[in-house]
Parts: sequence; structure tokens; C-alpha cells
Amino acid sequence: MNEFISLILKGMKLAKDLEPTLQNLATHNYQHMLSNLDEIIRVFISARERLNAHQDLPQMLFRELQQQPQIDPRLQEYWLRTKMMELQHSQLEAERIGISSGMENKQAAGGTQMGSANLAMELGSRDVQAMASSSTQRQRRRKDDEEYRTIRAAAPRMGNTEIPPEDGYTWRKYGQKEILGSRFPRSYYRCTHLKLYQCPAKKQVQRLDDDPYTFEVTYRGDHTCHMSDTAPSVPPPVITQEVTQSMAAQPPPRLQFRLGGGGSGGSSGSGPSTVRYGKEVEYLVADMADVMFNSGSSSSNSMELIFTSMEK
DNA sequence: ACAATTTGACCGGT
DNA sequence: ACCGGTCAAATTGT
Repeated sequence: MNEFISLILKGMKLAKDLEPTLQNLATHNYQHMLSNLDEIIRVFISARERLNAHQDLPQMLFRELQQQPQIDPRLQEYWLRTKMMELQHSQLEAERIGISSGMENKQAAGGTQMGSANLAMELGSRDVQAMASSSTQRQRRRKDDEEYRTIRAAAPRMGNTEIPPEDGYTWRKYGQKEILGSRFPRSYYRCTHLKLYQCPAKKQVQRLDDDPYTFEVTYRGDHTCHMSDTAPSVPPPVITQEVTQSMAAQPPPRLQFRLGGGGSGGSSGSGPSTVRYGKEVEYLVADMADVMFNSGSSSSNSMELIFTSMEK
């Protein structure tokens, strides 16, 4: 949940930062504004993915994705994102208008077009053309049949950083390597929570030779660390039968704890014996408490409140 | 003090 | 022997 909130806050901060530029739009250049908007969109999309994580929407989409093998693997992530956007769009429209099917279809079609437009911008028209024409179905490559998903993302063009774009997860860099034919090194990241959960997710980030403002991000392994959610995702020790059934029907991302190798001694007395995982354990406990008792967050969420609380 | 990054060493596959 | 991925000691950041 913490990461979800920080994503939302980040998105709002970005939006807020944009506010002064609205006064004199003419003086700010088009590209700059575009990349700002892209960044904001990206952050909010990540946030919404987080929020949806405990519903079956992602799994539904994933199945749908698997039934469409003609989609280039490099496009899959964006396919998912735009698909989710469309879904929510049409959901909102349906709620607002009351379900009138014909109208809704038109809206959905519009959404699709917008989605692919965004896509084209991010990927560069060359790639889109190439991918559209080549229906090559190489879902998986590389040996051992391990899954590699590669996408491209625009780097923040603003004066600052060459840091990889935000994708909603927290990564820890563990290596960097010069790659043979490339001008820029490749960076290796793994999920920050590798220690606590057995989260095997990794990613590689590399700038393109020709377009340094574009990153190529390759994801490998799935996150097992969706610990930020409301009640149902963290089952209590005693499991009722309905829960078991629903879990069997659709297994949620599992959490695995392996604290302390041998399980030696009682940890009740705050003994220094278990040093292995430092502070992260505390965060975990805090998060679990947050989940179980839903403590902390205030119920009043007006934009003003949040915005003003963000000012430093 | 602890957490994250940097960077050369190491290692497995080809 | 080389290349790309990972480890881990040293360094830097909070």
C-alpha cells in the first residue's frame, strides 16, 4: 500500500509542478510538455495497476494476452496497460451513462485509437511499423525458456536525469556492464524485496544507441511481492473453506517468508540473534498491521488536503 | 548504523 | 577465450 500511495503522491506532485507552466503555455515548448504528461500518465497507470492487483482483472487480461500470440513480446506490457485503460474508461462511461451498449462501443473504439497513438509515440514509428508488419510469433526466446519481456520507454527528457522511467516497482541495482556493440552500458536491477519474499523479478535497462532518450527495459521473472492490499490477500492462519476454494479457483500471488535460517530460539525477547534482514522486517510488519487493521490513512481525501500536505 | 550504488572479480555458457 | 550476468567488497548516501 505504501508504494501505491507514494505513486499517487508522486503523480500529483508532477501534476502540481505542471501548474505554473499553464499560465504562459506559449513559452513552454511542446516536447517538454508532452514528456511531462507522459511521465504523469505512467505514474498513475502504475498506481492503478497496484490497486487492481488484488482483483482478477490482471489475470483476465493476462489470459487474453496469451490467446493473442501475434502480439510482439516487446509490446505486451503496453498492450496490457492500454487495455486496462480502455476497460476502466468504458467502466466509468457505463456507470455514468447507464449501460447503453452501442454508445459504449464507440467510446471503447475511441479509447483504442488513443491507446495506439500513445504507443506509437513511445515506441517511435519505425518500430511500430516493423512490429505491425511482422507477425512473427516468438513469444519466448533465449534458452531455458525463461520469459523475457522487453518494452521501450521514453526517458524523462527534462533537464534532469538519465534514470530509468518509473514502473511502479522498487528496484535495486546490482550490476552494470558494457555491452559489446552498444555505446551505453546495461544496468541490472532486481526487486528490492528479494530478501523478504522470494521475489525473483529482475530487469535490465539500456539506452538505445541511436536514441539516447529511449530506454529498452527487459523484465525477467514475475513479482511475488504484491503485499500491498486490502484484507483478502493475506490470509489469517486459520483458513475457512470458502477462502480455500476461492484461492484454489484463482491462486493469488503468494507471500513466502523464510525468516531466520534455523529457527533457533525464541525471538520474543528481542534477541539480537536474527539480524539477517535489517529494517525490512519492520516495514513488513508495519505493512501487515496496516493491512489487517487498516490503520493510518485518514478518510478525508480532498485534493487540497493532499496537495498542501505535500508542500515542503 | 543502515541502505543503496558502484565496480572489478568471478563464473557459466557458447 | 570471450561475453554477458551476478556477486560482493568498497564506497557513497540518508
